[in-house]
Amino acid sequence: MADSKKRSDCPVSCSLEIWGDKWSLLIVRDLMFAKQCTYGDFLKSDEKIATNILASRLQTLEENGIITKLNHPDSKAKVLYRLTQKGIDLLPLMIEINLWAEKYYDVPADIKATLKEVKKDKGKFIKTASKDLKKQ
Amino acid sequence: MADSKKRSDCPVSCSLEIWGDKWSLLIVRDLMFAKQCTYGDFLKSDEKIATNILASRLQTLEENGIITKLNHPDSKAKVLYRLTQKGIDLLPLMIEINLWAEKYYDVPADIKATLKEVKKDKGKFIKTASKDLKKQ
DNA sequence: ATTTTTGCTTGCAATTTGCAAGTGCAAAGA
DNA sequence: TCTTTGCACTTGCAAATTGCAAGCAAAAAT
Repeated sequence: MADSKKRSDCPVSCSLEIWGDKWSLLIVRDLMFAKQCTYGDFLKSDEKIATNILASRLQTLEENGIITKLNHPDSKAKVLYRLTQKGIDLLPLMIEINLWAEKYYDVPADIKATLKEVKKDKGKFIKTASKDLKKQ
Repeated sequence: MADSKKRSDCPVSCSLEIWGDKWSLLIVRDLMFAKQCTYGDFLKSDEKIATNILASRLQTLEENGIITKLNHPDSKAKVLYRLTQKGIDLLPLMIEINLWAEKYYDVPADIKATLKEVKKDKGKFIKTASKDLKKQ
């Protein structure tokens, strides 16, 4: 089910072939906020992704090395998803999305507060947040 | 044909509703490289977008204030597309996409050279490139 | 032992995509 | 002037993808 052939060598095009849709980056977002999520956690997000779409996106993201599955410590029935380093490296991109949207749309107060921190020292924020996502 | 209701207040979700697909950001990319493009220019890009998809994406991007049409100085038959300020403000995002892709995939030498410049002083690069896109 | 939870899969209608061909207007050529 | 070409789309239609609802097997809880 993976992409058979790429459209071009353009890095933007290659990136979009992986996560260029309305859902994939929301999964990444959830994992950046929560660090690890179950399948059910993703379903609970505000945007209400359909379960078959979620399954398909999780598979694509895993195939492309952006997320990994791991065993839940408490239960065999649960699966935990986490970002890989490649996924964590999407943090700068995620931040720029937020900053762009903040400039042109209304964003929730809590996010606005976080973005205020980001703007104080973007590099530091990314470093700290990355380290945190890497832990454990 | 515009989005009737948004999925959530999340800035990532709102952004993806506008340009979250496999094509929209390629149009933005072309305009960042070329500053202004005709309909035919977009069709000529390596990724070979279908003409009906192109028309629909141009409309959505225009409706959302990311690009504008303007008259071609030489001919009434031609239409020029350009980025608005809102579109130019996608530059940091576009750069991060490129940097992420460069880390994990092979990118063409000329783009690699540009990214080397970017990494020397990201802020300066954005400032210069933005100013240039704004001109005229 | 039975019910509930969890992580999916399946079926199907509706929407979107992708390809090819067509259209209308402007401009260039004969 | 008449015809042909170029340009910016639009249209038709098959194929793929999406979105919704229901189903399912294994594990956990009761």
